[in-house]
Order: sequence, then C-alpha cells, then structure tokens
Amino acid sequence: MDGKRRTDRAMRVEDFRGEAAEVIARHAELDPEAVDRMLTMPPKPDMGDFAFPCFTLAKKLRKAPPVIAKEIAEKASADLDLLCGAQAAGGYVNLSVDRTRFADAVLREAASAGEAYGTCADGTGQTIAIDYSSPNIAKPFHVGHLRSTIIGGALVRIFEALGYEVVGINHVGDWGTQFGRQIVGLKRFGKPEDADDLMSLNRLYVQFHEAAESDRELVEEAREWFRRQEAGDQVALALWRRIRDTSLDYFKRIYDRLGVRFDSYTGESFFNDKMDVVIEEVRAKGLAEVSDGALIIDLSEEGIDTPALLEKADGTTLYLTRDVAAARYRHDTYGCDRIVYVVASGQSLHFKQLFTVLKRLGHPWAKDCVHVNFGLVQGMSTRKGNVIYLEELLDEARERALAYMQGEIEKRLELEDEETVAEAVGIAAIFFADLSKQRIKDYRFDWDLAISFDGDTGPYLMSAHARIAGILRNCGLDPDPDADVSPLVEPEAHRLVSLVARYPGVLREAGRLYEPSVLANYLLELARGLHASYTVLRVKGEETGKAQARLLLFTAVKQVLRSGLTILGIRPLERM
RNA sequence: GCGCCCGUAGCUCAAUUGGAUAGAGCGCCAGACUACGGAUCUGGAGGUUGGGGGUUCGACUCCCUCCGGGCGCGCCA
Repeated sequence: MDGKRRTDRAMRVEDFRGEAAEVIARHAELDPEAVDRMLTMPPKPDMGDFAFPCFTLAKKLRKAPPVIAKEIAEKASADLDLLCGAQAAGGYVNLSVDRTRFADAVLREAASAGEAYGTCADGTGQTIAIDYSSPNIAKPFHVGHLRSTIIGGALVRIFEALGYEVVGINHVGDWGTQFGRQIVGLKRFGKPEDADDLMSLNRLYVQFHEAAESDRELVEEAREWFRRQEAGDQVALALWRRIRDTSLDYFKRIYDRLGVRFDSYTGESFFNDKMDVVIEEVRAKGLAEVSDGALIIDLSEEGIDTPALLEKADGTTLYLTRDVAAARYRHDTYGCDRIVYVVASGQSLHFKQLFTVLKRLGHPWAKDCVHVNFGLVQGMSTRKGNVIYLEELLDEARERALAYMQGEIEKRLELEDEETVAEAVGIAAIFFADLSKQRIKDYRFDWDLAISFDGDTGPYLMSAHARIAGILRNCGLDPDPDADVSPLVEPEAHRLVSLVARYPGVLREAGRLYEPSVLANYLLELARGLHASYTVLRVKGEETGKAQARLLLFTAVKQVLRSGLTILGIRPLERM
C-alpha cells in the first residue's frame, strides 16, 4: 500500500470523498461520477463517513443487496488509502475515513482559508440581481416587509460567499395614490415642516384615513393630487419628492439597524417614463389584444388562466407593466445572469405572468428569473397591539433581550455595553426565528421561543460563539497553526471535524435552493456538537500537544460559526 | 367554483431531495458540576408522518383521491 500513499502532496478534503467514489466505482464497475452522486451519509457517525446503497445494482447483478454490499466491502477493504475501513451493513457499504488524516486535511484547509473558509468561486463572472424588501413608502414599514428583508439579505450574502457578483435592489413603492393621501393629510391637518418628519407623516396619514371615512371628498382630493403628480405638476412633484426623501431616510436608518444594504433604490417612480416602450413593443409584436377596453396578453397556452393585464381601460399602466420594464432595465444595466425576486407566496401568479410575458417578448434570460417565495408570519405583534411597526418590534426585541439577560442568567459577565448586546440579541432572535424554517411555510412567531438562550434560537448560536471565544481567550496558550492533529481521537472531535468539513457544501446547498434555513439548521448542529464536546475536549490544563490540537479544532469551529452567523445577518459577539 | 401551497411528538421545527430503527429544541420526568462561560450536558416518556389507495427492492418524500388550513383568481401594488 505504501507505493500509492499520497503523502507527497497535501491532501484535500474532497480527496476523501473522491477516493470513496473511485474505490466503489472500481469494484462495482460503475462510473466514479455516478457513484459520487449516489454517496450518502450513514445515519449514525460511528457507522462511517460515507455510505453507498447497493439496491440499484441488485437488478443488474441479479443478487440481493446485502450480498453485493458484502462483496464490494471485501474487495474495497484491501484497496484503501485515505479511507481506513469498508463494512457492509444491510444493503449499504459504509466507508470510514482515516480520522487523523481527515482532521489534518480539514483543519489545515480551514486554517489557511481563515475568514474565507467555506466560500468558493462557483459564481465567478456571474451577476445576480436580488429584489428584496421593496416596501411601500409613505406608509409605515409594516412587519409584512420584514420577512423579505431578512431572507433577501441572507441570500445576498450567501451568493456573495459563493463568488457571485450580487446587486441588491430595493424596488421601493414610491409612486401611487398613497402619496396623494399623504399630501392631503399634510395640507389639511398638518404644518409644512411635518413633511420632514416621518412620525408626523404617519400621524397625518392615519388622520386622513379617519377623516375620509365620513368625508368622501377627501378621497377625491387625494386622487386629484396624484393625477397632478402623474401629469408632471411641479407643486405636486415637489411635495412628493419631499415626502419620499423623508421616508427613504427613515427606511435607510432601519436597514442600517438590521444590517442590510442595497445597491439600488430604483423604485416604481424610476420606471414611470420607461413603460411606453413596453406597451409599444407588446403591440408591435402582436402579443396583445384588447378586452373590455384593457390591453391584455392571453396566457392560456402556457396554462395560466388569468391574462396578463398591461394597460387599464383608462390608458394607465399597472404593476405588471412596471415589472416588465424593471426586469429589462436590470438586465441591460447590470448584465445580470439571474434576477431573483424575494416576495411573498401570495404573488406567485403575478410572477408566473411576468416571467411568461418576458419569454413571449423574446428574452432568453426569462428562464433565469426566479420567484423566491415565502409564507406568512402570524403572531408577530408587540405588547402595544396588533398593528405593529418594525421599529417598535426591534425596540421590543431589545427590551426583552435585556430583561432575559438580567433575569435568567445567574452568572453575570461584565459587559461594556449591555444595550449593544441586547440589540444584537434581539435582532438575532427575530432573524433566526425566520431563517431557521423553510421559507415556503407559514409560521407563528413566539417571543418566548425566539428570545430564549436555550433551544434552537439565534441567541443560543451567539452564546456558542461567545463560549469558544472565551476558551480561546482564557486557555492561556498561543494557538499554533501547525499543530499536530493526531491527539484528536475522541468521537466528539471527529464529529466536529466532519461538521467543519461540511460547511462549504452547506453554503452551496443553501444557494442552490435559495434556502437560508439549510445554513441555519447546520449551524444549530454545529453548536450542539460543540456543547456536547467541550467538557471532553478541554484545552486549559491539558498537555501542550493535546491542547494545541483542540485549539486548532475550536478555532475552525469558531470561524465557521462566525461566518455562518454573519451570513444570516446575526452579529457574532466575542462576549455577551 | 378553479388554481397554487402547507398538514410530521402536546408546542416550534428537521429528515442529506426516493434510502438504514422518522430526528432536534421547548415543555414534562430522572440524573451530572468548585464551572477554559451551567446561557451546559447525559438519559427517559412522547409518532398509524391528516385518512385511504397506488407506484417501487424501499415512500414523510412521487401519483390519485378525500379531509383540514393558507393564499390567489383583469383594470390595487
């Protein structure tokens, strides 16, 4: 066996799986790539690191799967290098890695990549535009917009980690009759300087709606203001611009608090002068027909019963028209290979129509438009009432985090800034409650479940990170990046090494499925693996070789937690 | 009425996309510490995966059907 040992070069983590696939392929007479696709993981770690199911071979070989597994396992056993065992178990061949060499490869790779561990270059040269958050301004930022912001922000960072150029777009709703209402509210009930303060604007907006209940004239007046806006009236536009700026400033402060950034705020108003082209083109290509006075495209051939409505009977355009213009603009401006829309499931039909219309218009990139949909959130209310605004929600999260920290935690740590920690914990609670579930599902938000430091929560993950930080800080050793890993013999250590090794694949999977929960659930597993091991794998007081090996492992775990939490939008603190 | 989506432990969610005995957390019960952060860990109880058919060596996963829930269905966005 010595002749084919790969000690002449550094082993890479993929080499272990590669060898598993090759060995099986050789003895099962299959293509290594096909075998690689079939490899899974055994249900329990002590059964091995890779599993090959023999069931599909049964028909071909006319033998029972357990017999085949036994034959392959026997032949493979004599033919291993990086792997150190092949056992048949039922219809499976289970393969185990040489744990020392595996730990060496994994931890060496994590150490040399540092903060970049887990990232890859899959997306090099490709651009993805992600449309997310996209609230209606001149209305308060309702929690309904929160989910898009949280999921979209996570997807931006996931795709950046995968090497893509990402353009974050906030398609703000900054045009529409709500501005007319806002202007009337301001004119009738407010002072001119109220236009510069969002709280005043909110108050006036509510006041408008209350008054409009009994006075229909107000509604007509609002329509008139919006008509003037659309007609290019300078007075109306100046008011609109002022209200818009006030709102956008406020939104940007909230985004700052949430840690999300946008590359573009080109919203609805931006496309006002870009929709005539769309209508003309649709007409010129003979795609459209007039129905009840409106311009529609029949999509029944594509199995969509509801036609796409592009122009109302009164000649004005619609949501869909604007999205067609926006998609073309984005494609032309950013040269993006993909446009991702992070919008609630309720708009599935709209996006089906949009993508089909783009296809009909002859855009080959229509097939690369994706609606990343998500379900409803229930129960996200504050103590003050049902209709909550995002800022109130964040404040309440911070208060609850602070109360939890002061009430439940017996051993207090000296923190320079408790408020900062509470703010980070509150946001972690809200973000993680959202990101740990498959996005398509509706879910019920529960303060007590989310804010707790025990269980599957954001704060729990933060505490795992802070705990490792504590170990590294207090162990009294300078980490040695070249430490020998052979003392890492415990099953707990191997479990952690395997988890660290999985991280790059987890990011890829999260990106492939547009599913941050893949990452969130993996991080929980990692944190649990850490907590289950840290009494066994002590660093302080151990002899140097063992201590350094464990330190190397913990450093890698900390890096992964840090990276993963940051991608989810949670701040990994050193102390909390 | 039609279309799309969701039903997994008391509760909140997983299950490597068709693989092994369906796993975690919360809650409940029983244990473990002078602790590199107990904000923890180790056990236990708890399941006809909404019901019924089908496909397959194998189904929580795919197909059909029924039940329950959510969302949507041309001049809002």
